[in-house]
Amino acid sequence: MARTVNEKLREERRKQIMDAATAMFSRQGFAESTIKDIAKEAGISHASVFLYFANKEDLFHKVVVEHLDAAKKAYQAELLVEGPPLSKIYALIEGQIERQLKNTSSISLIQYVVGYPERFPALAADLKQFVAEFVDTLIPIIQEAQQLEQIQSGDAYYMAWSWFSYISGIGMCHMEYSEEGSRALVTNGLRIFGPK
Amino acid sequence: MARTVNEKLREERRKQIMDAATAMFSRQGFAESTIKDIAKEAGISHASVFLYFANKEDLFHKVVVEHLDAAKKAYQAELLVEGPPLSKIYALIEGQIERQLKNTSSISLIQYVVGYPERFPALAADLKQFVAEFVDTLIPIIQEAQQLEQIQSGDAYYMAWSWFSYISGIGMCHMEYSEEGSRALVTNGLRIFGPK
Amino acid sequence: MARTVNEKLREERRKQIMDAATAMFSRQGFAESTIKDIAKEAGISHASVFLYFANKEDLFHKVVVEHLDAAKKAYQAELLVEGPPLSKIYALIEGQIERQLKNTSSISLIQYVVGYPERFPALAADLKQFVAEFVDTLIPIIQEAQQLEQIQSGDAYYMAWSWFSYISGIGMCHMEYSEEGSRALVTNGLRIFGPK
Amino acid sequence: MARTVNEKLREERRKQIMDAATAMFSRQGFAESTIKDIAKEAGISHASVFLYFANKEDLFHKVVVEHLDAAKKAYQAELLVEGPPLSKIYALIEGQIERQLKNTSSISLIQYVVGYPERFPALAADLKQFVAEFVDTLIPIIQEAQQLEQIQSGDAYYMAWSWFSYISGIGMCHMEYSEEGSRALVTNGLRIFGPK
DNA sequence: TATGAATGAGAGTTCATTCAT
DNA sequence: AATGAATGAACTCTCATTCAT
Repeated sequence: MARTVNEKLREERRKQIMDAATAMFSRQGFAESTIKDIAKEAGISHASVFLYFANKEDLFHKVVVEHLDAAKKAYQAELLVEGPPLSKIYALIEGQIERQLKNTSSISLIQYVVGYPERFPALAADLKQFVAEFVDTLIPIIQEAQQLEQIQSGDAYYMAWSWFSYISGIGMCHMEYSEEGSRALVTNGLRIFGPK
Repeated sequence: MARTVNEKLREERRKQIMDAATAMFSRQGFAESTIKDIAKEAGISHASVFLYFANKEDLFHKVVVEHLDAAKKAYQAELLVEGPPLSKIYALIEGQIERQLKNTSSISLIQYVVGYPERFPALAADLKQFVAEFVDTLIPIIQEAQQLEQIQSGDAYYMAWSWFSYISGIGMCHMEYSEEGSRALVTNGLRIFGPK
Repeated sequence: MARTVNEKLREERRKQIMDAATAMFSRQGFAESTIKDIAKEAGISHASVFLYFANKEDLFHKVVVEHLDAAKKAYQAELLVEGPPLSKIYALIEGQIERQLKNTSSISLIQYVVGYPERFPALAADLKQFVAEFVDTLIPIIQEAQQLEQIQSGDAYYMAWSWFSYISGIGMCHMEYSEEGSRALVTNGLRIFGPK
Repeated sequence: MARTVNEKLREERRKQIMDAATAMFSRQGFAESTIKDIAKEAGISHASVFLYFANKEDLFHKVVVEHLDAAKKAYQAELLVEGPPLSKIYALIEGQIERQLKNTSSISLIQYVVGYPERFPALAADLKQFVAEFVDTLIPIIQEAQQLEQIQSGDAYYMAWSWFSYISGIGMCHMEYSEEGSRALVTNGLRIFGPK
């Protein structure tokens, strides 16, 4: 019992720190985020951070990985949609754009890894894998849609990358959210696949 | 005369520093780039950097602004192309994609400002202005093309932003350059505008 | 009754901690030994150490004092040997050398006090007293042996100190134990007294 | 010229730091000496220490090695004495005892390496080599003296070690210097070799 | 003009110690 | 009684910036 309570408390504190760190890292990047600031935001002393994470890099790592996992789960859920391949693509597009526009910290976090991969080799590898998996997931769906002549033909690999670039760029640009804007970005993004 | 020679030398040194700084900042970001490393790469002592730039932030500012100016000149040149609006758009697309794929340091530099605008308020303003100008330049061309029914109708503002997102994402993704890939990205990117 | 049991348990825990601390302190000195490591070695939580000792210095103090007491008892026992003074000296020599060679943690512990007496004034005083007592104990035996012309004449005080230096040096040098080496050190050490 | 002046200044500062560090380390050991204190004693800012030494361990290493080198030079000089082997041994004894008694920081420094060799593996190796060299230097002189029947026979290796222990112990014991004491220690120390 | 030397401020990290359970 | 959680103080080391030459 006590065990459970403690573990729960521990998990809560951990989450507090992760949340504070996510905010800090995504806004200021790794180097300009200080443990002190993160701790303050989490409402604890800076020494306590080290009770939950081995060091600053470990914390960053955990934060980024958590983020990638969430993103993966999200797009996988969207692709579970029933129906013809184009419907899946459409669901993906809507979901990812919505998330990018609303969840502002999403890409910011990853940018620092993308921009300086040598600094975070482990994370860079994780990230590479994440992207590869995403592309690999998307390719067969694209090909199916192409065979059904629902979208334009063309190299499915690059089509997936084009989409990934588009959605990454949207996340990076920090546009303000609006229903109208969101719809327009969806419409324009869908065109990358050339729906017929 | 001597004055002129000195000024020339001064300008050369400045450029050396800017180049070194550009490389450093775009690879490692602002915080993880040190004046010492930049100076070493430029072949001078680290104290000398302060003879040419007020401080580290000033140097960063100058580097980013130089970058924005070059990018502006480049896209303006592409839009000078004679012919119907779609040709201009096409020229722009080809040029920007080529540049993003080849000039890898391009976006990296700006990412650090985009990702943490409060840290560099002056630069963030410059950047906002740059994007606004780009969009404002593109909008009338899009509208013209729409009136000529060369491309899909739809809000030109968001179309411009869609394109900007796409091209930004490409820069961020650090894909390796290949003729084939480049062509595919151009084809898929063009579709954002829905050419008829 | 319960009281007695508790006291016994308490004493056991205390001993566990002292043993762990003795090992730690003698290997790594005071500053580089951490309470956490000592506690881990003793199989308890680090907070519990403070239930048995006021603080780290107190623990160190107790450990060193225990050590001095044991050493005192040991040499006193050796001097109880029956027979002429030279026999006592010989018994002492054999015993101390044996202990120094085998009980490697012996001197190590004390070195840290000897080397930095200002840091541990109370211990330094205890240690000074220990040495003084040892010397005072040895002097009359030496003088007796000198009167019996069993050993060389000469200032008994410095003779005692010479022996003490020798035995201290042996402890410090961490030679590996061997029967042969032990015997040689005994023979050579005995010569300090100049046996006839 | 300027070069020479600078180098000289640099060398002076380096020496200031080394001296301060020697004093600090020999009194308080590695762990309890702080860079801040060393810097203060050397009359500079703590950051400046790192202009001359890579880090604290490097400084410690240099200090200890310097010390070993000086000790080696000293005993080598003493063994250059002309005459029969016993004279050399006598010169060595007198010199080493004198140095141990007067140069109080001598052994203290090394104690911290001896006492915790795993902590300073490189230094421990240097130290081991130093001792091995000393012993190897002494052995043939002892053997020569034995052949001339100037001293007792017996394993020269252990005789050298016995002497080394004696002299180490003297250094460790921090006796106050007095002419009389010095002479007594020499006399008693010489007896280790059993002069005839 | 150019630079090596110098430093204060601040970073991450550790650890003895206290406290609530 | 025993412990995990928490923290303040202190440490090593870095770096942008200033200064004397």
